[in-house]
Amino acid sequence: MSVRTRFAPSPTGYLHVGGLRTALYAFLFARQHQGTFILRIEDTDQSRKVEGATEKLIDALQWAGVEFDEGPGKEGAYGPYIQSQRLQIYHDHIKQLLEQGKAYRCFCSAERLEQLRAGGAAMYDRHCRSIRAEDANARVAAGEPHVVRMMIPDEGEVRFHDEVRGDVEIACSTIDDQVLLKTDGFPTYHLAVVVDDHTMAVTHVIRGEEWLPSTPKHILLYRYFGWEIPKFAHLPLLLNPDKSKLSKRQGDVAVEDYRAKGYLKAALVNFVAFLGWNPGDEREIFSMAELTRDFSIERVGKAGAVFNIDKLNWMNQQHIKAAPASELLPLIRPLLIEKQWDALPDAYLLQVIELMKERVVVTGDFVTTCPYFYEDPASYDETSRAKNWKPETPAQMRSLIARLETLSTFDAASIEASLRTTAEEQKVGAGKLIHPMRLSISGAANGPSLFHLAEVLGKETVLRRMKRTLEVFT
RNA sequence: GCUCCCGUCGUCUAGGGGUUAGGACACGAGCUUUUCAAGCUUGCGACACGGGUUCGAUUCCCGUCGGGAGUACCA
Repeated sequence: MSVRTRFAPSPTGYLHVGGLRTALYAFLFARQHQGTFILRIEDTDQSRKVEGATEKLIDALQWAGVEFDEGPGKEGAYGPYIQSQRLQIYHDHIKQLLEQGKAYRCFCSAERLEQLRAGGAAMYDRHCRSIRAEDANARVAAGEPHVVRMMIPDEGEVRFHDEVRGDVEIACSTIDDQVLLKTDGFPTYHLAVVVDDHTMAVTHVIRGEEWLPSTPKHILLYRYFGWEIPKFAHLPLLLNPDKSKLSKRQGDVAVEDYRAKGYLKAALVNFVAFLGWNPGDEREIFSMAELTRDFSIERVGKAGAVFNIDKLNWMNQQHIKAAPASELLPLIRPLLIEKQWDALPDAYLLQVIELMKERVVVTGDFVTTCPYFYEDPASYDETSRAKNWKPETPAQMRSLIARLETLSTFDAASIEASLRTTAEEQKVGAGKLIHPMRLSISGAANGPSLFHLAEVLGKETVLRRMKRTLEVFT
């Protein structure tokens, strides 16, 4: 039987980074087994409907390179892939459970349940279990609102093997008579996952650890239906720095946020993959292809992992350094346009990127940390000016300008030679010219190699800026 | 409260009955350099605790403690 995995998010309006990791693992697992990866939208809570959420989810997933084989807009043989479009299927299965006495109708009001809880009850008191089927049917026929609850055995325990956690066992006496069908006719998560995973022929249920405690309910449902039980793999949670479940309020959780902040998809995917998994050796920088080759569910850890932004930053830096400038350009161009720096030719920007690649953390840094590539300095670093612009500097700069003006080839080597010759002539160290020149052509105290910087800027710009500084600094 | 899960440097982790407990991020120092980064070298830094089992436990077992999740007609 071929492997089929799925990612089944509820459409909340964005893709959570924890969700991205879950999706990634399920995707990688399917890929390496020549299996199928499914996207299913779990929108059974009508009160939490968010407009456009599914599109956003798909968009984020596709951006990250987690491609589903079946799902909304990619109908396979098992659709529809949106739960709100599968109501009839759930009703058919509820009917079956009802007929077989594996579920019962419950007419308890919300108020009664509240009172129960207020009275200290941890679970439903199974009040409606004793209603005879004929009576229940009559009340339903009369239009009385109700839910359908699952009949949990009084005794025994449910055991199952989890692919990451090993054997887990829970006593039935601690399991509540779970609501399967809500008053509004929509299924709860518990009914819908089981029915969908089975009818979509899912072989491996890979999901977050928050589902571990309810897995026995799901196992029981599989048994009630007489279905084969899939393999389960519950992934450790992603944590806030304070070790609670990763949530917004303590930082960004949406994949879209990281994308907007200038993280490369390769870095985010790499980072998130390593939260709970590692290859067993000391390699850390992985492409999607390498992850697909080396990932294994057996090596997934059990403990939750803190989402550490420092490590992500480092990883992003590594991926940016390794990426060809041509791949970075399309990510940076829009940021420049936002700043009205839109008339710059590709060839020029490619050089800028090449020069800046090693000193950048997020793509936005290509713009914000080096505005001097895009316009003449509007101001000059005061500390550097105080330290490096001495009374004798203007004269030295003037002779440097004169020498640079004679250059027919304005490349780093020639510029450097000109500067060093001028320094010798002036009987000063090269540093005495380097720092003022950097300040005058960039306005900044630091940045890429001065000579390469000047080469990229070009002769005309460099000379214009140097002359202008001479005026501004008098 | 109850149920379940988890517990190696601050963080991500490797390892596993006998190791100088390894790597990465972060942090400190040095080298390199025209600056800032990057890079290289280096330092700091961990087996939660208590009992067993054993010649020997960080590793296996039990307990405690700590953390987390679940406990909805949310997923």
